[in-house]
This record gives sequence, structure tokens and C-alpha cells, in this order.
Amino acid sequence: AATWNHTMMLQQHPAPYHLGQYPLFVDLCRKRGRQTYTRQQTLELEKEFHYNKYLTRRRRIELNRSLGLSERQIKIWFQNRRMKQKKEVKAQELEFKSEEA
Amino acid sequence: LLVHRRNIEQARKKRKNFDKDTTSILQAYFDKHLDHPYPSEEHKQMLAQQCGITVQQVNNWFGNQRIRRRKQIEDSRLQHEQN
DNA sequence: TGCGCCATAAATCAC
DNA sequence: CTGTGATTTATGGCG
Repeated sequence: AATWNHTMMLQQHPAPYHLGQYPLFVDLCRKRGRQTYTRQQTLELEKEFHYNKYLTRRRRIELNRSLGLSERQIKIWFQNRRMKQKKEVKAQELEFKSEEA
Repeated sequence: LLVHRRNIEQARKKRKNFDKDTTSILQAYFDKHLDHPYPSEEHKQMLAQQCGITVQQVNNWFGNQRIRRRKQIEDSRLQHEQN
């Protein structure tokens, strides 16, 4: 039986893909790197997020031009930011629970 | 960074390593499910309760562990490589 | 048909 | 310095 690490080594695919089998060699592109955004970029994005949590296409294009980030990166940033906020809210709720002690 | 300022101002907690018992429980589960170290939501909650940590911390631990073990295996394989 | 949510990868941060 | 828990970019599946 192929272990997780065998699977990784042979197929390059540890597969978080719930629902059964994952095709071979799918995940080779997951060797990607990651750009770290500048302070200014993060600051502007954070500012925009405070203004509204969801972006219109128009706003996305404006940010694309003012920051040097692609529309896709900006869209993804907002998705991640919403997830982060959700986690923070969840953590706060857990804190309230522990206050009952 | 900004994140740091935030942490210091809001949380004021130092990052602490998990205690030995917690690590033991998590590693035992990981090793037991080496074929597929992706615990279900139910198992994550169970582990969190057993370890006295949050589900998010369980997620962090498994995420880090998967990547780091994978790297370990790759590295040891590269060391063995001779052509 | 695209968009957002979600779990996750991988890199990076920070103690 | 290293190690490790946490956070930040980025992907792909699915609703």
C-alpha cells in the first residue's frame, strides 16, 4: 500500500482532494513560489477592505492600477482577507465562551 | 511589521510551543494516518479537545507537519542521490 | 459563467 | 542560530 509519503514522492500529489481518487501528476504546479506584498500594497488593500468587504470590477481595476498587483491577485487578496476576518470572529466567539468560567 | 504591532497591542501573548502531551497526541494521530494525514472535522474537534487547543491550532499543526515531513523526505532523498 | 467559499500548499514571519 | 506555531500568497474544486 502506498503511504502518504510514497504518494508524495511518486505522484507529487498528497491530495487534499476529498472525494476519492485524485489523478496522477496533477499537482506538479503546486511548487509555486509566493510574492510577499509591500507594506504600501497591504496598507492600501487593508484600507479598501475597511471601506467595503467586497470589490466591484471597477474598484478592482482601480486598485490594479494604483498598486502594481493584477486583478486576480487583488481578488484573491480580498477572498483571503474575508477568510481571515471570519477566523477572527470565530476566535472572538471562543473567547466569550471561555469567559463563562 | 503591522501584524506584529497588532499582536503586541492586542494579544500581548508570547508564542508558546505546545506541551509534550499535546505534541504526542497529534503525532500519534499523524503517524497512525500516514496514508492520509487529513483529519475530518470531527476528528479535528476531538484532537483539539484532547490536546486543549483550538481547532485552528490543529489545522495549523497538521498543515505545518505535512509540509515539513514532506520536505524531510525530499531532503533525505537528495542526500542519498548519487549519479 | 464567473464568483465566492473553503481546505489546503508553500513560503515567510516572529518569537 | 534553530525550531515551531502562526500568518501570508496562491491553487483548485465545488456550489
